[in-house]
Amino acid sequence: MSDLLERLRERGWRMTAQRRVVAEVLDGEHVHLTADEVHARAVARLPEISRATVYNTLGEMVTLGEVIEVSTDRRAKRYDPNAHRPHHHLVCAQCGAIRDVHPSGDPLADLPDGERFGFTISGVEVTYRGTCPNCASA
Amino acid sequence: MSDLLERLRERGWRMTAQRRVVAEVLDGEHVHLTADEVHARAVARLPEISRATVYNTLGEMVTLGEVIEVSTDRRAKRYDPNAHRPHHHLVCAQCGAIRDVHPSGDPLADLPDGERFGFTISGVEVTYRGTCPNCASA
DNA sequence: TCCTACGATGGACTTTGTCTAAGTCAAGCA
DNA sequence: TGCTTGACTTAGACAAAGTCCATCGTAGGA
Repeated sequence: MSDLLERLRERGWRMTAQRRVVAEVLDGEHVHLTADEVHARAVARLPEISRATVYNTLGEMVTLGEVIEVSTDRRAKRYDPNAHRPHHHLVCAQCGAIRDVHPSGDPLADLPDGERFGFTISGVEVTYRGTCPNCASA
Repeated sequence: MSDLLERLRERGWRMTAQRRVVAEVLDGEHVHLTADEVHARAVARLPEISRATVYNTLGEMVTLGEVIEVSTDRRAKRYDPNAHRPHHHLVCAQCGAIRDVHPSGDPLADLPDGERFGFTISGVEVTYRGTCPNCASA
């Protein structure tokens, strides 16, 4: 069930209870949790896990490319375990809900050379903003 | 010279020395300053201006749509006085430099209805990431 | 000129994240 | 199975960015 754990183990990660719990939390719910939310859920399973460990572990998973960091608002970063299919995000301006979306088209191709200012471009993020059905009806 | 000040006055803004200074700082340099950088430059002209006032004033200008808030990284928000021509941003992953860019194509049109999840979409931000010529040669 | 409501102040507070020194433990090895 | 070792974890201090609030000051109308 836990593909994430499998992949991490294959990369020679030292497996500890803390890391297992963090990976399971992320893998279990396919929503975009903040570091604090991950910590809260991890504490429920392993009460003595510390905030620093959650931050460290999330950071390592991001470095390994297994998890994507998303900062859609000015608040906390969110962590997206869906690092395998490229996608962008749709954010509700009211409640902050995030959905993964897969637009057609390639934004990279839309940036003419004359607008690149000599940069070597390595990636692009697209964030759609709007109001979700829940907030719209409220 | 200060279009920004003009527009704010027309909207019935009560004009104070502090607000004038903040508007002038933003209007004067067409770069993307952080709130702290705005504060530092404002202090140079009006030594007793407080951080809270700078935050308040920037927030009001954002609300009025005269200035755009940009959070390209996990650090401080940046303020972009170029709110009149729609544009996106190109960010250097090393030094954090930001350039305004104008891609062709319309990302909104690239999001099929089936990927909108009932959201009412109000806008889209595109952030290109890469390495600027300076950092590449270093 | 005087009044008054709107704006400014500064300092405490909150949130999010990082760092560090000391303790703990997973995993290889005998 | 029992050492050893260095990677991992911990708690708490610290830092950066931003918000809040009670109080004071002042822009602009009467």
